[in-house]
Amino acid sequence: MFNKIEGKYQPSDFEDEIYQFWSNKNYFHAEVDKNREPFSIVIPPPNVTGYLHVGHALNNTLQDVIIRYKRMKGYNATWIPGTDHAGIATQNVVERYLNENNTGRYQLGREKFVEEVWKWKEKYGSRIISQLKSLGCSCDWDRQRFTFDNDYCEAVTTEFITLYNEGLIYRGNYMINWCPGCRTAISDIEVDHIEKKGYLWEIKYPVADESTGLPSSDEYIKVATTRPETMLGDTAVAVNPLDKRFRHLKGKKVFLPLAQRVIPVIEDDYVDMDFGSGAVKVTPAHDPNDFEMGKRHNLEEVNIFNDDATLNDAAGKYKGLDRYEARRKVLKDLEEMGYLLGRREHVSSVGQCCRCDTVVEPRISLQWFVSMKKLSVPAIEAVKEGRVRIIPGKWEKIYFDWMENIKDWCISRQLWWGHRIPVWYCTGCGHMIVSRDRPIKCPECGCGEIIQDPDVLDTWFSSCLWPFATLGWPGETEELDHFFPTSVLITAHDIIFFWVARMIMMSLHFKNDVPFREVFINPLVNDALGKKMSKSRGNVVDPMGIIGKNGADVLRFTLTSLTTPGRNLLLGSEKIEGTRNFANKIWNASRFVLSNIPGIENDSYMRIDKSSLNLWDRWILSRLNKVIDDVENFLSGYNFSFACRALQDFFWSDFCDWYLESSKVRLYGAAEPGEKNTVRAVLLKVLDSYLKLLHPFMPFVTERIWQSIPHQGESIMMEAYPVCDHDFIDRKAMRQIETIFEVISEIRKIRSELKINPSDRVKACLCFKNDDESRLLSENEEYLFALARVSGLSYTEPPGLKGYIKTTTGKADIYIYIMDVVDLELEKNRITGEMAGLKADIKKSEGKLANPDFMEKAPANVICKEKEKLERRSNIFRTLKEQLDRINSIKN
RNA sequence: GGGCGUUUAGCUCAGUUGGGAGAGCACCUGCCUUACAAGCAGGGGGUCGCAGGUUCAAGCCCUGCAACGCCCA
Repeated sequence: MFNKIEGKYQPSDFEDEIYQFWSNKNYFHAEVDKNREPFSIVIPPPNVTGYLHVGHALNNTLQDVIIRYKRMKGYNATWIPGTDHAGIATQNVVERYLNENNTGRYQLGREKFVEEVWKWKEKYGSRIISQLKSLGCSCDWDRQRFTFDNDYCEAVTTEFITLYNEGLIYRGNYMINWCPGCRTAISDIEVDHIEKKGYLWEIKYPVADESTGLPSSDEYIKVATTRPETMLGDTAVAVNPLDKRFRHLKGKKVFLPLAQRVIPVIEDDYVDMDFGSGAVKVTPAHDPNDFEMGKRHNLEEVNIFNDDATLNDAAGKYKGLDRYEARRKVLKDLEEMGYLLGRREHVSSVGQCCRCDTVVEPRISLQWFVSMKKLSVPAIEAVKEGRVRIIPGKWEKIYFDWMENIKDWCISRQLWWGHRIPVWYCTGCGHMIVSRDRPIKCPECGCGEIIQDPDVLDTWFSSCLWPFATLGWPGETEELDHFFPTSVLITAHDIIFFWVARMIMMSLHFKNDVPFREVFINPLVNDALGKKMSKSRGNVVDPMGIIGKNGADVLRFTLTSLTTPGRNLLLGSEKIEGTRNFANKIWNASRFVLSNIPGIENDSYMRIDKSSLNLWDRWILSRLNKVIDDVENFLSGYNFSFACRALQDFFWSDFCDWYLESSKVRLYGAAEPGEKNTVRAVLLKVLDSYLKLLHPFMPFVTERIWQSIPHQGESIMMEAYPVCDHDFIDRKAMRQIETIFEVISEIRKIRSELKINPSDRVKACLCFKNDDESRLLSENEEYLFALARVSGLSYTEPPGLKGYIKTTTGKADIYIYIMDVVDLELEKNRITGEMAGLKADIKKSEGKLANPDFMEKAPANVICKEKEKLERRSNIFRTLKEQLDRINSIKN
């Protein structure tokens, strides 16, 4: 597909083309194959009309990393994509659009409105899908599903009817959360509680004269409330039965101002004697607690609100006012009539709709509910027994908390866009029929006029079937057989209750098995300051913008490397920049390797002849295999940031800074042709393995480069993932290279501190106490010439030491000839500074070793280490001291 | 009000079972050394939130406190 790689890393030049290539080859698709081990993921379906935000980018990158990794490991891997019809969200979007065009859903009517939504879906439904493709997602597009596909609707109907027949769905008048903005009921978890400053008003409710029902002269109860307008729906005043202050009012009635009604004083434990005045108004139709109290005391429920939170007929002269206008008017009237006793500032928690932020109105209405207790028990068990593992484990606790206190689920929504409830009513006799299809006539009275329940189902009621409905349920398909339960679900913590928990419950109920074996909870993406991204804050990072500027690989690797087990992930431009530099590094290092491999047509160079490897080769191959092992371990634990770190450190530090630099000595020097070929083979081998190792994280650039190096397969994504070959892990080589690095680093450090010009070569002398190490360095001296810019190395102490600076790594004393080059004062300062640090450490070690308790109780290896540490430091200290003395003697 | 989490370098965060405080970015110094200045080499910088306790030994375990954050009511 590609030949040479260009001089500059320019991801936009090749990313789209590569995705097309994969797609045309159908690499993403997995057929059912009973002979192969399956691995499956279902995508958390994004809203069908949504667009890619950075949270999607993270979530889908992680899924792609895993699915590509498993695919390369040989699993029959499928990643099932799709979209959600997203009831309220989509309806709101379309409605806003209609409103902007001077129409609206009520003007259009239900049927026309739904048509409009479908049009919208046709227009925007593929947007997020193509964005996922830009991100590089290797979804099995042949298996793409939409929660409003015909088959999927069948599944939802089956779900409803089955649960209904099992007695787990019921209909009834209960207190629900009503969103006046969306004009529908919403479930408890769709309500966000926000602390808001407001007032607590004290209102005088006069005690009613028992015979006339009119307010008595001066006796009253002081009632405290944050919502005075709801007094129009009050049907009692409640006090605590233990409250002595109100004992005399037992059985009496009070006069409700403004409404001109008389309501009873009741006694209920619920009332907090210390809150407000100790007496509360009771509004059973508009407060969940009052509703419960109303049930206990058999109170009347007076609903004073319309759907849009304006006041209705029951509110008398306040009819038609919005709830907040009504509040002002009520307060004004109360004040004028002398019923308002006072107000004070008060912070209370107000429920808001999680979609439109409108303050929700608790309200009694006729809705459908799922009874959750029974469904939750096996779902709790499944996680307790580890049949579903939630990672990181701390989220399990959150899951259990919610599941153990689960409330019934209100599933009906007063929307037009959604799965219609499969329930029918006879207009003749009112008989209710639960049925998949429209009944021809009423089985009770034979009447043919039948209407369907107008409500639709909560979106989550359909998406909780996702892991099995996408595979064909309620049919019994071979896909279900092969790919279900799915292997892992990757999602964010904000939908553990909405989605994850409900999938587990429904899957256990309908499939008698878990929906997925593992759940990985990815962090939420915040901006660089740790703030939640939101349009109103203006801090939204657009992933498509990043892809356009830096390429998908860079966005992917950045997000993946920031995926720690924490709750949040902070994304700033400097993080992107860091990865871009890394991608550039890979690109340039690859160019270096390629430019040093003349005319290679096949991969024969990659066959490593072990006997011809030198120390550096053995070392880099050890490191390679070690990093292969690390990545394997990190990925299996979903330790994404560690995997990225291991990948980046290996390439940048080990491969580029050390191996690649060392290879120049052999490639450009007087080495034998055979040795040059060995270096080339190792360079290629390491690059080839590394590209494969990195491919799941940065699929495009790895494919692009891989296509340019000698290879046999068609695509890197279909290659086998590297496996750690323990035979290549050579501990001795690692130790020896470490010794060489120490010497080089020490020389570089001294050079830098003494301000020796980088281009100047310096004469040096190395003295090891140990002959083996001395030999090791002499065998590798050409690398020291190149990497530390020394010349004329010798291995015995220079006679007289005149003109030499002495330093040490602890193992080796190093003499550097600096006659006339250096400022001795600088060197003196360096040495004294270093000695001070060493002295403190030495004292600490000596203290430990002199402590009989330590010597007696600490394990032997700890004591041994401590002794070694002390010895090494003492050596260095001694050398520095000698050097300091000499400098002083020169000066004097 | 209940529960959970966080607190480590200027910033963002690692730190597995207790035993030498780490990385990236930022900063400082010197370098265009024939893959890469989107780079190379080197360097400075931390009472590990506070106060106690357990231990020969605490960033890590225990108790209390404080600040911030999240979830639930």
